[in-house]
Amino acid sequence: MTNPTADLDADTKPRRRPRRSAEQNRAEILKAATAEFATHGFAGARIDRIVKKAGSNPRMIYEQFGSKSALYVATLESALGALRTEELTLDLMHLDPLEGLLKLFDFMNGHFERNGHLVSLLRAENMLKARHIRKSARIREMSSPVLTMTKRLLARGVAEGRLAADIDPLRLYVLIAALSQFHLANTHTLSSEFEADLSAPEWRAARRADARKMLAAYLEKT
Amino acid sequence: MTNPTADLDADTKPRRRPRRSAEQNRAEILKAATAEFATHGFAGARIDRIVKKAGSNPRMIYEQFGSKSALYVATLESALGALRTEELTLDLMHLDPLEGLLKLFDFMNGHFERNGHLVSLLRAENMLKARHIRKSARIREMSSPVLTMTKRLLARGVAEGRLAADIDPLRLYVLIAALSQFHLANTHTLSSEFEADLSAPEWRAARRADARKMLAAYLEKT
Amino acid sequence: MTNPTADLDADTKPRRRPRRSAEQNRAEILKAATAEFATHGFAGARIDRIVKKAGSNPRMIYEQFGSKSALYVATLESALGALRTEELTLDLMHLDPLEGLLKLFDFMNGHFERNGHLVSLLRAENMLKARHIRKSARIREMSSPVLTMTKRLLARGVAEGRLAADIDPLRLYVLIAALSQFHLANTHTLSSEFEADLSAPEWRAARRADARKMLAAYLEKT
Amino acid sequence: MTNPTADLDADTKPRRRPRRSAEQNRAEILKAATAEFATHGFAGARIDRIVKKAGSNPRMIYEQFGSKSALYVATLESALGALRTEELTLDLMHLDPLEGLLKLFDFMNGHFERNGHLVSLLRAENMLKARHIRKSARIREMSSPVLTMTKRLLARGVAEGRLAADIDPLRLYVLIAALSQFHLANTHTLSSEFEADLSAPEWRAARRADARKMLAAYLEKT
DNA sequence: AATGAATGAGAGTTCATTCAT
DNA sequence: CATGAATGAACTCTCATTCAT
Repeated sequence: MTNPTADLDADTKPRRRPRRSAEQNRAEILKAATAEFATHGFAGARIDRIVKKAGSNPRMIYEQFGSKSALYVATLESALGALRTEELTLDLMHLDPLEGLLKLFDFMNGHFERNGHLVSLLRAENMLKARHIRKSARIREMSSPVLTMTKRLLARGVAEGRLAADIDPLRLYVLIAALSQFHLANTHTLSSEFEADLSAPEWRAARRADARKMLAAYLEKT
Repeated sequence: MTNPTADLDADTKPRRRPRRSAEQNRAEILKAATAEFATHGFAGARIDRIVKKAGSNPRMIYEQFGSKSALYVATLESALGALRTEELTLDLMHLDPLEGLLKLFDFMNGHFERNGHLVSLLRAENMLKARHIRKSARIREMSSPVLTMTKRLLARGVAEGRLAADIDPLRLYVLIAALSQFHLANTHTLSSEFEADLSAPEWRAARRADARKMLAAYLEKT
Repeated sequence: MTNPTADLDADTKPRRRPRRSAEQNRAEILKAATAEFATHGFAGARIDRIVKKAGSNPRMIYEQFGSKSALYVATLESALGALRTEELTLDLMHLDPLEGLLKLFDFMNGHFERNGHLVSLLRAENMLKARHIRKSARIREMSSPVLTMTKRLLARGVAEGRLAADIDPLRLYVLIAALSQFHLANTHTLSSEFEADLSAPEWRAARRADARKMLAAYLEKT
Repeated sequence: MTNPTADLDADTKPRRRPRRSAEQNRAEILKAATAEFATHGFAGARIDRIVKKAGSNPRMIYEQFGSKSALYVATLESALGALRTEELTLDLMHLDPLEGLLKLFDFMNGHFERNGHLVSLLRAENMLKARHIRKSARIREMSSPVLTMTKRLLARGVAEGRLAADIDPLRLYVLIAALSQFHLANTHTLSSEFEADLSAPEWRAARRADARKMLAAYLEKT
């Protein structure tokens, strides 16, 4: 007998499930949907699987979000919102410019490694030509503070004569993003091609160190 | 016989298109499928659209390829095969090691910029956890010669005392790939986020020059 | 005073609407449901819309009526009940037979023109093969007094030699009903077909006069 | 040879169903849909039932018609088209005006009695406020020739001094339609209310005779 | 007494795939 | 060899109804 107190327990009646608040339900659905869209993309995602994973039912999704598309946008908003929130806690401006930019890389690399679903959602969104990101007012409002940080650190570094001049902030940002994300977005094909496990922590750590060196070598005035 | 002149007048029935060879049909379907899978991913791709674009009919696809999955694999094989074929024409070994590695970057960057559908197919395949690449014998056989090239150039450069030691060839390859592909795979989200057109030729040229500098700075012994 | 504390703490909990009696609630729901069933029929009617229109909530409907079907039957009972009630106030027996039958037509025509939802509910009920009317004890009990009135007026008119003999009361009743209702039940298709507005008061008045003439011509002994 | 009896009994293999032409299929679907929409109205009609009745499958409906709405419109177009086609074969103009108008009534009464589904479709369409009839170009183009016939017969009858003057053709048409259709559209509620079978052929014949008399009495100059 | 979130069966519609011609 | 009509399972979304508060 696995649970001898079952008889005493008030839950002998088969209740469908304990009632949760609308908020809780919304959160559960969003979580399940994030995993589903990250794993299968928009077209491959299945409402039924989300429902099951969230312990909810199809009607609730449509009550709370309105449509599969809207739910997908909500996962994007949520994942990008979390990134923006963390970005705002970065305190790089008091640092040495080179150190600041390397910390920025560390942050981005770390955030994406910790949040694989964000990488996957961005992949899915690029497959859809960023259609939804472009339409979401909430996402457009949450513009990243990182480009500005990059700009300021670069300017200070150049002014202090310690960083190479003529580096465009946006292009630098894209290079940093490339060094932070590419290996994550392409883990599977690369691991397969080279018969190595690129998701292993050691591999990632070594690669991060290399990328950091590459970035430093580029930035430092020579 | 209802129509005794049928033999004399073969075209009374309106045929929509001139009869093509099986080879031609296969090629048309593959081309249409490549575009479709690149644009919509595996789950989002529609057999009907491929049929229409190829001017063919559903039965032909199943005759020639067997299933949607098999057709998808064929597009991957075809696009990766073209890459491998071009790679084999690379003649880097007679070059100076640094120059050779930079040429390798130029090649990769160029190939991916010219073959956007390959970038998209790799994105789709990563979404599917490289399931098909791993299963395709043909793809596993076509292993890239590039890692070996990288290894040799690196070794020679180190031996000649001109390149930094302690650089792992595979990790270097992944860094080069990152600098070659990331901006292409993420054009849409980046363009949207920064309200810039990252697909513009000028933007791409400037970014490539930056990436090249970054790579050179990293490789050169300091 | 029903609630001595009402003055002290009437509104701590934010109630959206003043509390209504069960009776009031029932009446509001019935009104909203009548409109909904008349507009959309049984299958097309939506509980949610009724709830919203009535300013109530779904549970109340099931508390008060039991089911969508039962609510639908209640609207039928209510609308037919109103008709029967008005019929009982008709005082035709002291009139000249022809005049009495014309007054009966006037009444029916008027009642249906004033109560469009009754016409619509009868349409909906015929679509359902009168399934509910047949099952409702209340409706079967409220048998119309009109057929009896028709019978008596006809009999007197024939006896007095002023109305045509051999007119069957039920068939006469159906003819009168046709002249009273058809143009209302078919306003939309007829208006569309003939590009005229058959719901305009003038059109209705002219048609009523014609129908009255037709009825009189038929009834009068020739 | 795997099956030596194949030649003798071609149907031993469980074939899903003999292949029909697209035309035939379309016709089967339309027939089944007409019955379904007539019986249940638009909202109450079920695609699955139509599919089953037509021995077809859901995809075919959407291939051939596009949507439930479009299929519904097609049934309306078909049923009204049949009416218009029969109307065009009416040859009333050589008749005596009164006789012509009575023949017109006979035709309408007969057509509706023979085509109960048309009555039901018109009922369904009025429930939807003639939304679809108004939008269908095909239906608007098939305007009825009957109003013109009515107009001409009336005019001739008045000119010859044999029919009552001051009768509006459109209103006359609506009265004739009422006498032709009302008892059919309301058979169920009337039968239930009066505990009589208004669908019995004898009842219908008697009623038709009455309606004819009523019409004649109205038209004849007195 | 009153609420509205939650339910899951079932709606219309689309899909990859196959069959008869 | 080539066609495209036919298939039915599975998809997204909606509904009348009930439960926990």
